[in-house]
Amino acid sequence: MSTEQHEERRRKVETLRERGIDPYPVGFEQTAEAGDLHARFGDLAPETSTGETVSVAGRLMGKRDLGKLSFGVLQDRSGRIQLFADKGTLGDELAAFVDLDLGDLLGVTGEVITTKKGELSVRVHEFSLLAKSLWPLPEKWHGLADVETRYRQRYLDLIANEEARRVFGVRAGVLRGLRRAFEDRGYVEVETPVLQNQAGGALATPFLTHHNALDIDMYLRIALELHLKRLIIGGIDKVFEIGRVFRNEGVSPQHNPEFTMLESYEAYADYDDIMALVEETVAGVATDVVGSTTVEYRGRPIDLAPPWKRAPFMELINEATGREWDPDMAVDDARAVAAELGVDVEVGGTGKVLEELFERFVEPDLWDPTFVIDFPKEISPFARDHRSKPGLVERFEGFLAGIEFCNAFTELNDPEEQLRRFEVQAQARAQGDEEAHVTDLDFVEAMEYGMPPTGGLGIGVDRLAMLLADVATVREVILFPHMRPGD
RNA sequence: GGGCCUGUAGCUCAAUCGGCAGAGCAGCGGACUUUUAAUCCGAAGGUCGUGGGUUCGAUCCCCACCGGGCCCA
Repeated sequence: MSTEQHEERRRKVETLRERGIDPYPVGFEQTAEAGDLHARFGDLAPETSTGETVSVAGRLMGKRDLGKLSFGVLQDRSGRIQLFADKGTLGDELAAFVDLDLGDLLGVTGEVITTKKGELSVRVHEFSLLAKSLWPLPEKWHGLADVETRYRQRYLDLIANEEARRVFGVRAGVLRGLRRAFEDRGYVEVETPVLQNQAGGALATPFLTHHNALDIDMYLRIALELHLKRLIIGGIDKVFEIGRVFRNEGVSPQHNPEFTMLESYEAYADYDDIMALVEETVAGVATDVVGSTTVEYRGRPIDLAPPWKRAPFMELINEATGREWDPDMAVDDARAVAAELGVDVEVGGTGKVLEELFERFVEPDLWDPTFVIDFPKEISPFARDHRSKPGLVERFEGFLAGIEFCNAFTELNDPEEQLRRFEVQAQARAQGDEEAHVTDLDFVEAMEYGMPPTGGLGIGVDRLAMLLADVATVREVILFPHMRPGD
């Protein structure tokens, strides 16, 4: 692809080379960033000369030529600083400055001054092209708006849109805050395999790939769960991993085929301990990233200060549907009543029906931070039987603004029960539920050596970032979201 | 998978109930030593997503396909 402006800039590159100037030189000694300069010299009177010489580097984002004087706008990672280039200082070199194009990367050395209007600037004494840009930038005022281009050419989004830089700053802050919170509690960070012989630890469809040398099919992981529990068995009593998982399902405002999970396991803890950990951690991350435990999402406030509401799964469904449900009721009865409510469920048992009802009637209204507790056993093959409620397990999911962002259990550690759970899953699979779990006998064997009672947690990092960044889709917090191949 | 919306200059967007496709920004030429989306003058820039069809004539109507978005399953 080529255009007039592209040709024009390529000609400039040739001209520079003919004059012995490398349009792509090595390095530059940067001594200051735009943000530092504004912080240090923010309050100077107009027409101040500081006597301070700095070297700044960045991308030329604006230029206003006034004959024997030219103003530039240099953008670096910390912000923007005005460049003041005048004939009196630069002489004939001013022409070369004026000849620069928007988008060019520059290194500039000069004195920190303020202009007649009081704008903090670097008076250009020397400048050099650090890399020529051959394409025109997106429009300077409206930025880059086309969603498809923003995702496919994320670098343009980041160059042109302050908002994009803010959002990914929030995401980085979420990752940093989570990692620090777990490290501060004595958790050990580990890395476990992405390529697996069977994909387990969650109810989801995996991606299939192939190992050529071994000539075997392999799966990309759908969860971190089963490896981390093996480490709990191995005596790493507090362990966590932040890693990419892959689920072979549709894309939506809340789903990307690959996304980032944080999973943590703590020996001798239970799900009540984990709830306390989650509410404290999320409130702490929000304070770090947004500066407050009250955040705004889509125009509505959310108060993240602990303690959060605890609401039993079965009670929520009973309230929302106006019926009395029981996790041990016959599946045909459950399906029939659900059908009356407009929810048709054709696979799985009563637990599956309850899950569908929950997603349909309860989830969207869970705006304030809420732990939904005590889920049906059938849809929770790795959670321990509830200590007092039959048919249920000690599991909770955390919700904010109607979005599920975490899932946790008092972990099942009885190997015989684990085997029975796998057998139930195998039956469901045989009956056509493709998301039912495959039996993992190696994991059962590990558990037979003795797994301590454990509290486990999974956090959807992308969703938490989305909530704290106040954006509507998960694609906005994933730098390169999944896209069909373009042309 | 179904429904609705969408694709026009490098970017942001118009318009055409079927009759030579328009603006701002960016770029090019010119003026300007204090601009802040600088301003002023001038000349350019388009396979209207792709391929078919209808028509004297299609960017517009019809069909298929490709990409994107939203809602639903």
